[in-house]
Amino acid sequence: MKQKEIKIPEATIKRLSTYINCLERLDAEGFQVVSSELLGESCQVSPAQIRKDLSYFGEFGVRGVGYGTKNLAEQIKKILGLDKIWPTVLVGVGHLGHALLNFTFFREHGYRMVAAFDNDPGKIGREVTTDVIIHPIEKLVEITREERAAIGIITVPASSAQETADRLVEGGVKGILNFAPNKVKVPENVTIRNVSIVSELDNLAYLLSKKHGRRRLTRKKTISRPPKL
Amino acid sequence: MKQKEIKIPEATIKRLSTYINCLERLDAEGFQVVSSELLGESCQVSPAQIRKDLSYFGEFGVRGVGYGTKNLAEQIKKILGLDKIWPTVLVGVGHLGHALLNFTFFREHGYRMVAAFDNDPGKIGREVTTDVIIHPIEKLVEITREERAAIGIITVPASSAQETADRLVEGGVKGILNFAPNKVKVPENVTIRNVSIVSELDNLAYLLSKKHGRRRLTRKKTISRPPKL
DNA sequence: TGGTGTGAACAACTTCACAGCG
DNA sequence: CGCTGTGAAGTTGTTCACACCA
Repeated sequence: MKQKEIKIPEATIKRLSTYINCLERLDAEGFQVVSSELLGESCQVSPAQIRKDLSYFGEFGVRGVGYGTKNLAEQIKKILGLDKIWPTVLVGVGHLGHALLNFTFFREHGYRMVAAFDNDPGKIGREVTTDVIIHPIEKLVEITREERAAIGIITVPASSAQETADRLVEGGVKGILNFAPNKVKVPENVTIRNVSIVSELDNLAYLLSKKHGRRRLTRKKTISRPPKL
Repeated sequence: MKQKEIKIPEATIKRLSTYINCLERLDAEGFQVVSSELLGESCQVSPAQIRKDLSYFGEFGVRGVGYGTKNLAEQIKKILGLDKIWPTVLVGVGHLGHALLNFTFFREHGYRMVAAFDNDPGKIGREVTTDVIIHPIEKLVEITREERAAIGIITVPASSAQETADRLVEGGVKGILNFAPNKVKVPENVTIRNVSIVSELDNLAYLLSKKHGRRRLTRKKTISRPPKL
């Protein structure tokens, strides 16, 4: 095991989250013990990668045997901070916002939605789930602060994403998950993660157009003429 | 400019998509020409990174001047294959599915939703947008094939994600965007992209619990005891 | 002059291969 | 013996710094 402040690859953190998922499935299928090989098979990561990822945080397995399925899931949750509950608010109760509010996964995995906000008067006051009520946008800062929300989720249209982020920061959140397609800026001490659905699709489009060979984009010598401005 | 089959970083492709976005915003703000510096500022990528990314595909700028805003956006779209229209189907019209179907961005960016599917009889036949009608799941393979859909979007619950993927493949799609939290397996010739919303949140949780220093996970010497199995 | 395009240095991440241990 | 844990090697991606050219 390493101690010290070794930098942990961002990619490792991303994978840890998927390991939890796979471990829970394997556990449900009756595996009390899993090898890095089996786990790797199940979540499409190489066994070596899994062992390396885990090694950043400690020794969780037994040599010659494998990992205790339940135990490993538990340990990873601890690593990610999912043993604590993260009070979370959501801004913008359109379809996407609604989808996220109803997402039971959150509740099971350490996040508690404590409030939702929207600027449509028709939605205000409605109860989305037992403990989430839609408040007017004007109360965002106040309620976010009151509830000590640590995380804010932005599901508003692109045009108001930045303003929403500013208010969330004012309300004291420490992290923001932004689903609006344009990136927003936040102060140093706030962590932001942008989820760009369009980017993912564009990625697919690129891979497809490359594979199913439409024209070759990089032709031999013809330099794509620099534009006359 | 490089020709040849040089491997292009996956990360580059991800960024290209965001460049389009920023270019469109800058264009709307009146910049007819942008430097890599300005564009980088706008989408939070280093200027060098932008130039390198573009250099994989050709020469799009004018030295001493910059890039033509509109032209560059156009060129990148071509690179990503967004100059073609991608017929797309969506399976699972819950809140998330609904959100995606209404997402006007798609239409503007090269994707055409040609059909949606759900297994809830109450939803069948409803018209979501002008050209999307909800069909029963049983018709998935048939309609997907008829419409020659190239892309399938999975927004069903985790439990039926794999089955849905199988049918999409049977229907002939070449790429799948999966929003279910568990990864699905597809044949070699089909491209899959998993969007894990929970992973993104977990990422935030990790960064927050590290920064706002709850207990240090990697203590000095104490080895986290390997589990007795 | 000023900003692009790019090889070369650097940094991050992954894979390999094997030592170590139950 | 088998599977973990891990340095070291290899690969992939990013930054630097400067030649080049409108």
